[in-house]
Amino acid sequence: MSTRANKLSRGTRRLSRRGDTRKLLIDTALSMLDGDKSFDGLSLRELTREVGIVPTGFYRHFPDMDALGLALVEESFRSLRQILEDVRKDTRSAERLVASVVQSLYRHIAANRPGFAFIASERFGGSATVRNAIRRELRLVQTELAVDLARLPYLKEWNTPDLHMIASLIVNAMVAIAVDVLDVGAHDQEGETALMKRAEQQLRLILLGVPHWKSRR
Amino acid sequence: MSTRANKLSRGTRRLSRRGDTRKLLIDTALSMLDGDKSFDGLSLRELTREVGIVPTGFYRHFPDMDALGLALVEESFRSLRQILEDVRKDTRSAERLVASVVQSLYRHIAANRPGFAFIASERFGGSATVRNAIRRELRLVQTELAVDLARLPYLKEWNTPDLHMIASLIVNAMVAIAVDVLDVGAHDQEGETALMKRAEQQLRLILLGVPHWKSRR
DNA sequence: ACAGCATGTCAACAGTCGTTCACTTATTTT
DNA sequence: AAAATAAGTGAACGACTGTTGACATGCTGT
Repeated sequence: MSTRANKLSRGTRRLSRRGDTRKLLIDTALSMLDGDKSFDGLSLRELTREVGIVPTGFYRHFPDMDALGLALVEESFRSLRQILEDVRKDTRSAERLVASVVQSLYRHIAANRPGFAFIASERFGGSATVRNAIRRELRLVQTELAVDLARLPYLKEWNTPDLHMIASLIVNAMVAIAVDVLDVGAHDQEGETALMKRAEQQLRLILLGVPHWKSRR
Repeated sequence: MSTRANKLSRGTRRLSRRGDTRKLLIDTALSMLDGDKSFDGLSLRELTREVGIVPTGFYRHFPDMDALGLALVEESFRSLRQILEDVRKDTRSAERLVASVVQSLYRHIAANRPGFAFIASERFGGSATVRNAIRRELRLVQTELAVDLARLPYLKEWNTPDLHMIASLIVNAMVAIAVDVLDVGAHDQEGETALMKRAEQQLRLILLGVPHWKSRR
């Protein structure tokens, strides 16, 4: 009775957010991970604190932190896939394709910064569950790229292993560029465009070697 | 484990490790980070527990965890530099140079696994201090490579920005390969050699494009 | 209208965390 | 031999951690 706490508020949501909380947990986690924290340095309690629910409320949406990690991977890759889809629709020549893919990459990084940061930083770090999930998705992306490459006039007679080799080279180069873009930060407009230009040059350099490739065996 | 409390041991070193403890802290930390843990998920207490000293003993060697992080970076890069030095001594032709650098890379990864794992996983993750230190070192490596490349007959008339562009492409590709090697694990001998072969192909593909490069401007 | 389910709250638990302080002891320097 | 320093110990602190259980409430479909 004498407690300041409002008895009536017991067991009451401060707001009825009906079903949004799961998404909110995901987004908040991503935004917290964007800064100086890694996934296994992120505690359940600070996450729920930030979201505005009580610690135990977390378990209404995920069985444990690992499950959240997997959700983060899924969410983050949704937009990365979008890039490939965009590029795939672009049926112009390979030369223009290079510029196109770089531009698309740039746009998606800007639009989905936390997701990319998450993929980049957890790709080799922390939780085994998360790491493996990311690796699996990335391998999938790489395979899709290999299939796409097979349709280019350049690469008609290339065999499958060689296609995968070049696909992995390209994917890795683009991922590296993406993380570089991420940490020059949103403020440095000039630095960003310089990086994208470098990305374009690197891609072009790779494609330049392609016609002269002779597979051994 | 060896936590049998010994009354006599109060205030006594179990062994007089005179000055080795600092190194032991570094090595132990690296080995713990090799597995499923990230740097900011590593606690001071579990580290000292593993090393076999009491938590407070840590402060005799480092002011805080950040300082340890920097020491880890330094230690890890010592062996990475070794690779470049090895390659630099190798004055054979570029074609043989590719095989040489890949072999050297392979040997050093095997010999210094935890160090490479640390660089890879903390490059984009966790602590800002550590991340920046790694980035700085890596940029240095890249610059050195650019200088070395300038001496190749291929690249005599290339300008500096282009050299840096190709250097970053190569460094990133090799780093990516290194991490792939790291997580196929030491058991999968077959997988490892396959990866190194792919690394060699990718390097060769890049160099194949070089003679046809025309810098714009 | 009412039952059921999804989503929230609160209290409590046993651990772990980083850090301080005062201490002991071994080695090195003087 | 004495003094100084380096490197260890143990106790204690307050804060934070993940997880349990029992309870409350609102939304939805019958």
